[in-house]
Order: sequence, then C-alpha cells, then structure tokens
Amino acid sequence: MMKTGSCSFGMWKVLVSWEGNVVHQVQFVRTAPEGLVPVQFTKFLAGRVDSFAPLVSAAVSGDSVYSRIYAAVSDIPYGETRTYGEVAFAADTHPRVVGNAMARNPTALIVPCHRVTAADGGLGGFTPDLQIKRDLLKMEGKRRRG
DNA sequence: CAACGTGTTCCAG
DNA sequence: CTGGAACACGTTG
Repeated sequence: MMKTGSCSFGMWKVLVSWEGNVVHQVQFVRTAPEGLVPVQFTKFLAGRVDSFAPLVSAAVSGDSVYSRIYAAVSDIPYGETRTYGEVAFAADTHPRVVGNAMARNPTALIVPCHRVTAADGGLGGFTPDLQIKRDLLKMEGKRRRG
C-alpha cells in the first residue's frame, strides 16, 4: 500500500511517496501534506547518514535509457560530483539526455541529481530552485571528484 | 512523421 | 571569452 508524507529542508518541504522499500516520488515543494516519512529522509537531510539504504528508487527499474541514467547517477558516492557527460558515458547515451532525465527525475535525493554538475565547473540546474542544489552539496561537504 | 525543447558539450572565431 | 552547431530522446503538433 502506497504511503505519503513530508519533511522539511530549509524553507522547502520534501514530499515523499513510497511503498515498502520502493520510493516512487521525492519532490521539493513549497507546501506538502502532513505525514511521516521514512527515517532515512530526516536523517539524511540532517546530515546524519550518507545513504538511503534499504530504500530504492522506482526510477531505476526497467531497461530504458532513463533507468540506466538514474542507476548511473545513483552510483555517485556521497560528497562527490560527476558531470552530465560522465553520467552520459556511464549510461551509454548523450549528455543532453542526462539533463532531460534529471529535469524529470521523479525521486530527488534517492537519485542524487544534485551531484550532477556541468563540465565547465558550473552547477548546472535544479528544479524547482538551484539554491537547493547548492545547499545539498554544501551539506555533503562538496569536493571536486574525490 | 517532422519539429521543438532540454539541468549540455565541444569546436571555431 | 563568445557564439553556434550537434547530440539523443521524450513530447507535441
């Protein structure tokens, strides 16, 4: 049975929908319905854990290009960043597609799209607010590659 | 089926 | 450093 809840991250709310260990949706929103979320979220957002295990994103299932991209992004270690091009190479596709996939990423955080940055050292983008990406990377103690 | 839009990149000026 | 073409793929007409 599908459950829904929310928790806070700065001025934003994190809306979460999940079923068992499979997370179907994680979105940053202004306002969200009240409700508990798995402890992994509150701990992660507090910087107390670096993993969501045993939770997994529903987006990585399947064998489409997008699922390969989400899987590749999920492999990026905590605190590290990769470029759109590197993710594209890992998923055997084009950087442009990676950007498109990230923009439609249904499960933020679990699929750490905030760790995907532009090749020129820029941050790239983030929906709904780039500031969230900055805050997340800052929290993880952003270091270039390693 | 053709055209467009992307959280990009890379190669010329 | 700025400008433009190309790339793969989903969405839209």
